[in-house]
Amino acid sequence: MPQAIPVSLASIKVACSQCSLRELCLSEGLSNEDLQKLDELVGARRKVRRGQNLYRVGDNFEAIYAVRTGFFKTDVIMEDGREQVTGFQMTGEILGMDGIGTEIHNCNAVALEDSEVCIIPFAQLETLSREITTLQHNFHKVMSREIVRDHGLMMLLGTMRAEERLAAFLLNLSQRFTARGYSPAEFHLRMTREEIGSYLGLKLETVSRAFSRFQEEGLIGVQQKHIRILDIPGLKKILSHQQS
Amino acid sequence: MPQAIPVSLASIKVACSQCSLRELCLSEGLSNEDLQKLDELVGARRKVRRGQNLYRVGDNFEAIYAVRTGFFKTDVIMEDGREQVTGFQMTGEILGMDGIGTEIHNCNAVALEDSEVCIIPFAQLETLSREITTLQHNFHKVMSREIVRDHGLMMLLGTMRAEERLAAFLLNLSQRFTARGYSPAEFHLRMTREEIGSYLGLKLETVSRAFSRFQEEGLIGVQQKHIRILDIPGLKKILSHQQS
DNA sequence: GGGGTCGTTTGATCCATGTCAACGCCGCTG
DNA sequence: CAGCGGCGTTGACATGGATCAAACGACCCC
Repeated sequence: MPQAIPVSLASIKVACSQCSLRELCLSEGLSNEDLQKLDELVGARRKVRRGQNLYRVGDNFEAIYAVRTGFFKTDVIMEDGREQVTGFQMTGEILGMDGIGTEIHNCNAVALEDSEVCIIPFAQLETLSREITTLQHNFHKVMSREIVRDHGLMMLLGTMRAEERLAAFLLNLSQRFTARGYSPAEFHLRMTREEIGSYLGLKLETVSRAFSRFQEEGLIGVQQKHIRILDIPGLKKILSHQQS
Repeated sequence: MPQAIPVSLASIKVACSQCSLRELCLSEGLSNEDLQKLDELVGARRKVRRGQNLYRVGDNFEAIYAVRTGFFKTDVIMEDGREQVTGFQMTGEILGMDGIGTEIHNCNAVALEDSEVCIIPFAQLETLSREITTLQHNFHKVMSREIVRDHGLMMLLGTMRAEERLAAFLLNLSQRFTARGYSPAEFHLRMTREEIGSYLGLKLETVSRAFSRFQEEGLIGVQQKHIRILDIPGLKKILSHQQS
């Protein structure tokens, strides 16, 4: 491993060009030269403590954010207080694209653990992506994937039964942790049962019962927020409705 | 009504610059010069007959489409056959953005009546939007609005009761028809009860019963697919959970 | 170490929506 | 005009998940 040059260490830490999340983020496939331009754009970072909002409904939209470390949820809230969690974002994922259309954020983003994001000023991103074709295309892909992800969640909310929803949720988390180099079989949930329930369109009691059932059936081990997945094929079978 | 100039009539019909949907589509706010460039890009149109697919899951992604006339649904289908309708698209709305991320379409688009779309080759759209800032921004807005729309649907699917869902659906249709210069109070549904149900995460019988209930309560008039909205505030009240 | 709080688990019961079934309406076709 | 098929409506009943309630466990602060 090459030696760090002391004087530039701070800037290295910030740079996209040095970021371990490159292949997950906007910088995939960029030349070194273009990476450097992106580095300039993504200068600032921001720490968000557990429980704090990165942004709220109604905030002016100025930037999108890449999760550098930590874990977020996004949600929308109805006048009568009902909450729908629309997503959980982990390292390397992009937040804030909801604000582009109206110039105002349309959902809330809350850190579920102490986190840090890269701030990507949106006007400048548009400018730079007029210059760098690959960056432009990467950004379009990120938005498109968000749409496809949302369609998957609609399928889940519209047609799946409680245990199918939870199985899909666990398999999705497992796969995303794997993609980040963590264990596919063992992880800590950063969110409460209630937040999982809101995301899946279920009440927290139903989520809890489904966890217990999966544990009884030997599919997973549960201890509070610590999850151990014991039988991935078994979970997949539940999803494909082979059960019963 | 001005007389048409025979020789150029066909080309006039095709052009974005002459299109009555400008303010709904990608061309909003473009200069005449830029509109002309967009016209060149959007040369081809395509007719899709009722029941036919505009594209299917797995088709190569090459273009997005603007609905010129007609009415579409998009859906995703699970291996076991369960269908989730992810949206209904009417005049001026954009279809196909699900394909950008993977270069392959991730949902099906089906015409619910004889329809016509403008074909917007995506690679060329990216090229042109590097040149025309406003076009670039319009496209980003369209994608962002799609994401926000999806979040609204998640809220509906995750937290609302059957009658709330149907009220939201009717109000949304009414508003979109209004924006297109049609009556806000009277319209024909192009989709079956089953398709409405799939979209709203309900069974067709539940949709039918909710329609009947609304009719009994004097909120709407229903005759098959013909809907007359009689009490918009009443429907809004159901949405805001004032009922019971 | 004790007490409080928050999150979770589990049980008992209820209810909204799903399921199953019959029938009716409408438009199409022969 | 008759018959047929697709779609919609309505009723009776079943059930998955919600609701209400109690107790437990982990963690934090004093």
